[in-house]
Amino acid sequence: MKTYDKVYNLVRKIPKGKVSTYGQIGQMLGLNPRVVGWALNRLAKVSPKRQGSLPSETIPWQRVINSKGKISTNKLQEIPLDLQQKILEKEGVVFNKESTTDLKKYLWK
DNA sequence: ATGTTGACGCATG
DNA sequence: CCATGCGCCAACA
Repeated sequence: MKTYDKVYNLVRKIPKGKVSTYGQIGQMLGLNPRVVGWALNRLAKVSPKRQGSLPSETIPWQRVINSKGKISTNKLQEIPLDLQQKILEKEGVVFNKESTTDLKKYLWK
């Protein structure tokens, strides 16, 4: 069981309409937040590159955001700009003008 | 074994 | 609020 498998298994448990953070996932698994980011980043490379369609069906990678409630994939070229936010909004997560969401309200506990 | 690479986070100025 | 700095560590070459 690789470390990234643990990350994926836990991410799979985040319910639709809720979000988690790299720090939270890391804390639950006893891992550094960076490792969590590394594991999810790996998905973008391993999965088929058809129009930015990562395995969001099987692994809801989009539900993991940073501790400030903002999207962290916008600096990656593998993922289209604002794709993550759009998927989350479709799931019911609301973002404000500054592309920030209220963790108090949507953070998975 | 060794060096590099990050979807991070927190402290500090 | 913005900018650095640094600890952190799995995976990979």
